[in-house]
Amino acid sequence: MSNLATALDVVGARWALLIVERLLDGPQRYGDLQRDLGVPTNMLATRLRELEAAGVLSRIPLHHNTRAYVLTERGLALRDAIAALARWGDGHTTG
Amino acid sequence: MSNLATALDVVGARWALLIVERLLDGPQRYGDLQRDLGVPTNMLATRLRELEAAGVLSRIPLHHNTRAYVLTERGLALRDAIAALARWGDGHTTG
DNA sequence: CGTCTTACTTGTATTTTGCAAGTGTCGCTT
DNA sequence: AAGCGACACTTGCAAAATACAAGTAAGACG
Repeated sequence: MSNLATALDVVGARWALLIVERLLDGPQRYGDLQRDLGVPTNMLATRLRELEAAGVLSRIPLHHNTRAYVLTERGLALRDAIAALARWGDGHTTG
Repeated sequence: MSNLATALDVVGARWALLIVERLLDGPQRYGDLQRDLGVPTNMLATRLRELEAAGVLSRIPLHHNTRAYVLTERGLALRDAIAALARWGDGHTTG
């Protein structure tokens, strides 16, 4: 299995990279992600669980029933890949 | 829609980036991609059609019923993004 | 003509995703 | 203490994407 395939196994699922991109701006709560991305709530819950299990992000309790999602070091390491993809997407629409 | 979302609209589907990665090594025929990637044949046909429509690759006739798939300039521009993702996948190595 | 290779298509089962509604917990108000 | 609203999910079901298996078309070769 190639390194690319390994990466896609973790962040290749739908919404995964978009969630990570959003978290690059700092910790976000569940409702924030939901509103900003327009992702279905069950998909968001599933992805957050998977990404946490993969060590990409972690939960941080805030108050009683609120918590924040924050990228781990491994999650932050996706910054370059996300930036490269976004650059490509930009050039794509412009050209 | 963010640039990342735009990019994922084109190359976010399953197998898409793996196909492009394979083509970075040079033109490949249908059977080559199928064997190397282990992708279902109907998915491969669908992806190749989509990627061609998106201007990522193009078909080049070889003989009677054989042709090669080759990346366009736009497809080649994915090299950085793919390399970044592969690097991340490598550093990940199970967690 | 029949056979082989290559590049697909078609049919159907399975998995993933999307939409709508419901659940549980806690703080706040009354 | 009872009711209400906000938040973070879960659950049920429909739609879409994907996987698996088999079939089709077209040309070279004998």
